[in-house]
Amino acid sequence: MIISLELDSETPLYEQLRNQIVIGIAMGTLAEQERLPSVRQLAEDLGINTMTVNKTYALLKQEGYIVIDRRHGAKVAPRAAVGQEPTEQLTHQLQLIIAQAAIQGVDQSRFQTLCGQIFAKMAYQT
Amino acid sequence: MIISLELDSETPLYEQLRNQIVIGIAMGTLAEQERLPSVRQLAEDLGINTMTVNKTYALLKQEGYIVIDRRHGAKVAPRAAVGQEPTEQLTHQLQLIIAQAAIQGVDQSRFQTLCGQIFAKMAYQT
Amino acid sequence: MIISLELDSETPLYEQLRNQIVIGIAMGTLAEQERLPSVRQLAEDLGINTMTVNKTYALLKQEGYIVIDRRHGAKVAPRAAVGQEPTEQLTHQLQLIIAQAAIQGVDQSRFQTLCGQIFAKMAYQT
Amino acid sequence: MIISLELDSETPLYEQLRNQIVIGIAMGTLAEQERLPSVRQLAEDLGINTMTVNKTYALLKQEGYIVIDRRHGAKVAPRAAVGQEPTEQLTHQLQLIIAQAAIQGVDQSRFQTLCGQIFAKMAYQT
DNA sequence: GTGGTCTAGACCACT
DNA sequence: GTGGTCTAGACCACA
Repeated sequence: MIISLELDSETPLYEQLRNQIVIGIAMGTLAEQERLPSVRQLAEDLGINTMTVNKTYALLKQEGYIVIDRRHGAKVAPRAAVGQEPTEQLTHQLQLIIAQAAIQGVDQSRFQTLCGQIFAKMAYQT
Repeated sequence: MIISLELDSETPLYEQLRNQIVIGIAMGTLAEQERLPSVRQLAEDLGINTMTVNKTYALLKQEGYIVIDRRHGAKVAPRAAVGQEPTEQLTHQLQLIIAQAAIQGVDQSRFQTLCGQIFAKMAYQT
Repeated sequence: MIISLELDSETPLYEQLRNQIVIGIAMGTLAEQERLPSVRQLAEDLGINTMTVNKTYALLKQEGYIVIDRRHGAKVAPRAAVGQEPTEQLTHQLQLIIAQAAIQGVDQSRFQTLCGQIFAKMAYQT
Repeated sequence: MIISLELDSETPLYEQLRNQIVIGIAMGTLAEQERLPSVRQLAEDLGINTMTVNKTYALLKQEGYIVIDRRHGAKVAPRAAVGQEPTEQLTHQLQLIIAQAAIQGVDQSRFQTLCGQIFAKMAYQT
């Protein structure tokens, strides 16, 4: 799995990393139950500090995306049941994106198509 | 237009403010060409520092959502032509949201429905 | 408020600190809405690193005991409504303590009295 | 006696194991003087390392919950005389739990009732 | 001024 | 080997 960080971005490194791992999980690049690289390993590969990776893992764990097994390190969490209702937070985020899209002149059908294309790349989808 | 800020949120005040204004524009609560309150006025109404509002307006201007006229203050920018292609940035943001939704078990049809409902509230949509 | 840390304890510093602050809140030593010392200040007073205090505050915030206001630092969170049901986690912890007490030969009435005495010191209780 | 370990928990395995055995003793699932399974046996049953079980037994012995006889393995220690005073450590733990309960809005009578319910399940109680 | 982030390097607990 | 904790010291974003 390829991870690229922008060191001069506004988004903190640990958050960029978190986002890329979340996408990786959803796209199946990181399979369910698969082991993530060790904190040290990943830190070295990316050329960043172990603490930063540590924070990322702690965050992902807290959000339920991964589980940390004392014996074997971090693994992708088992997937949730399908058919869940969208979170309120997710709805808010989506509303903001759609607002931006609408103002920028992207019409609804184009937007829905885009959603479809992105969903098609997700392995988590049934 | 009602703006509510969470002082104890992770998102900076200026960004919360920016988001709410963007949504306000998209939903038509702030009409095209309509004048925004003055920096001082808005800061006082919200009980925050003028610097914060200033930063918000500067950001909105830079993003093209408003235009700032020295004589008449800030106005909502004229709307873009419809039929535009989604920005790369927007696509990235959407991808992250969809990834999260997929992992949380929200299926595509539910997601698309939600998009439709949100779009329906946008006045900018043709 | 007096905080004492055991540097050679098994419990991590940030957790000891968290516990003492929680007790401080419950006992009213830290009043509702009261400001906590700044991260730097507290770190200096206790002779520990700012990161450690930072982690404590982040934890307390995540657990809902404090709120962090970007403008004025950390404050004690407004108190919850009374009459809540005990958490499952709390029940588990209590079960373990009672098990230990029972084995050590503390009988129920003595234990209940002790609870009463501790509750009497809590300002949060109505 | 059923023991279930959470591999992805924050609490170390040896501590989870210790806790469950303590509760087992208090509830009478493990009777006074009863033999505990051998280290090797228990480790195999639970699918964990023998070192972990070893550590648990050493801890339980040091705390006085079990006695280890070279010939007969580990046994539940004879019960203490009733009417003992609560340990200082136990009082501290209880104080922390009550503090949390109070902040979360659990009132004293509810808490005392809960204690009663838990005590009712303990066989050690007179 | 505040909290948030990051680094480099160290030590410890757990299995 | 793993993740977790801590330090000392630095810089940045926010208000």
